[in-house]
Amino acid sequence: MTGRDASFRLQGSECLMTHQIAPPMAALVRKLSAIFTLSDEERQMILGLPVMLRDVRPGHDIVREGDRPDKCGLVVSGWVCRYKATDEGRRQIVSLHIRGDIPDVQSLLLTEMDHSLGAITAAQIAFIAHDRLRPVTRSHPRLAEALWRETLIDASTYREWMLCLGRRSAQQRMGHLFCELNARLAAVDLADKDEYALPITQSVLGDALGLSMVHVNRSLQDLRADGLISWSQGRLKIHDRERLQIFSDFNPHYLHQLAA
Amino acid sequence: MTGRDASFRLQGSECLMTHQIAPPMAALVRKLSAIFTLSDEERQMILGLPVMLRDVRPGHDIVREGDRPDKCGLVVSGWVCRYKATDEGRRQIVSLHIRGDIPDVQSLLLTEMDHSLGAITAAQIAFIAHDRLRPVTRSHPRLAEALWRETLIDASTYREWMLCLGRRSAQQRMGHLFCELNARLAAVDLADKDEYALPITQSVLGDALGLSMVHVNRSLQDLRADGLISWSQGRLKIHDRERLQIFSDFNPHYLHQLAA
DNA sequence: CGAAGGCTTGATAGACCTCAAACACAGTGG
DNA sequence: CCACTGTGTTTGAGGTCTATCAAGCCTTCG
Repeated sequence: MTGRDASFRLQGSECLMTHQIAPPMAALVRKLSAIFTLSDEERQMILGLPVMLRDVRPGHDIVREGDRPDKCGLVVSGWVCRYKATDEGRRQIVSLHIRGDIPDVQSLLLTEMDHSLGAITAAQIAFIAHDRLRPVTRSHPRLAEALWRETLIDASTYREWMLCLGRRSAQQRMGHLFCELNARLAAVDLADKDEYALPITQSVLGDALGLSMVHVNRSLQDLRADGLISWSQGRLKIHDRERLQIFSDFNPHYLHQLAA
Repeated sequence: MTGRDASFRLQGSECLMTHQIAPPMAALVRKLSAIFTLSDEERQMILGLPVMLRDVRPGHDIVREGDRPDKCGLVVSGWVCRYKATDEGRRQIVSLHIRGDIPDVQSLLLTEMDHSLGAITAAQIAFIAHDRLRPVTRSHPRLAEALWRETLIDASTYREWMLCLGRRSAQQRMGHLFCELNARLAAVDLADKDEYALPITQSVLGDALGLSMVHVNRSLQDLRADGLISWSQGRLKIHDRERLQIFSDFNPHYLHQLAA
């Protein structure tokens, strides 16, 4: 799927529904704890929220621009992306989401979606009704703050991506993204040293980096030829993290993670 | 100043300090009211916050990447920008701020700045100490929500800019920004029909659009030649808003403004 | 075995950048 | 009053990066 290809619009959001009082919220607790100290009561408050689990098929949308959701989705497994498209059908992925992310808390405060949310791989999403979540944030300001903080970190990540899109070369953008994913996946134990599963196509990567698929392929070859990375069978390996970080001008500070 | 020029780093943040119990907060009240219904008590709460007014000279920084501010700044007058730079000194402006904006509420929740805040023109900033603001957001969840909402709208704007940077042509990006500024300035009565003061240089515009100064100049000529805009003596006129919006693929929805 | 999706390569075009110089204008000091 | 300076805008020429178009290849899967 190239930037110009509008085929991604055509797919519906078929999904399998299941109801469950689930441990998926543990991922959220874990994530929030990583940046914020939660009390036991607050922890229980979150774990007690009723959720609805849904499986979304790869390539299908979870929410679409213009929708007015009445629930927030938490990524339990799989890869999810936020994206927008121009009227000519050129797509830009603005963020990638993995286990523990709540890519649309914003729907709690902004009624209408200004972007879409799609599953890149098969994904499992835990939905929490706004009606359940809002009372919690109102009565527990610190929990609201924790979520607010999450959205601020998202915004910080946007800023860094903007710097990449506006001022860095194709190779640097790519290396930068690989570094970012490494850091974020490591934070939820999805990276093994400097190696992780990256189950996306080069075309999707192009949509995230603002590049054509062909150019992604060639830039990738540059990085491989420089011995910085390898990527095959859906696994990405960073051979020399130090060097890749310097080359890509990557500084993890914008992720606002606590020291690991 | 081109994207590659690092001279902007060299300027300190000299400023003139004045203390005042001020009406500048009225700008904030007005802004929050535009997207959120405030009760009288909440309104008073905001107006009662002690602020410190500061004049910042054009080109000087208000806060810098790495700083750990203990206060938030509200723009009272002038033009302010958020920016980041690569290690090669290429600068990317990630947002522009005008009267009523609080570009760094985030410092309330994220201790260290991941970007800098600079004055483009002479600007007046009203600072509110975190120690004063935090108790208010903790005791008045709806006020916290109003501010949270502001930050979410910022994030939405980032997403749209990312779409511009990644997938739109230089001319479209430029037209898009002119449309956005028109809408935002109009919301605070700083635009007269489709005309407004735009006191920035082409170089700054390039830093915002991810373009070189030379290319900004040429793209500008294209827009002028097409009869879409004119820009002289610091005033920008949109001659045919409808056509400019279509050309630039501008849809004000991402600004989440209430219907005017 | 054929079809489909993803990856790779080649050739060509165009968008945008860099370097360099000229121009316009306001402010300054002699 | 006029040269002079500084800042911002404009123009030209040439080069690089990235896109587009088109085709071939490889793997998976029915």
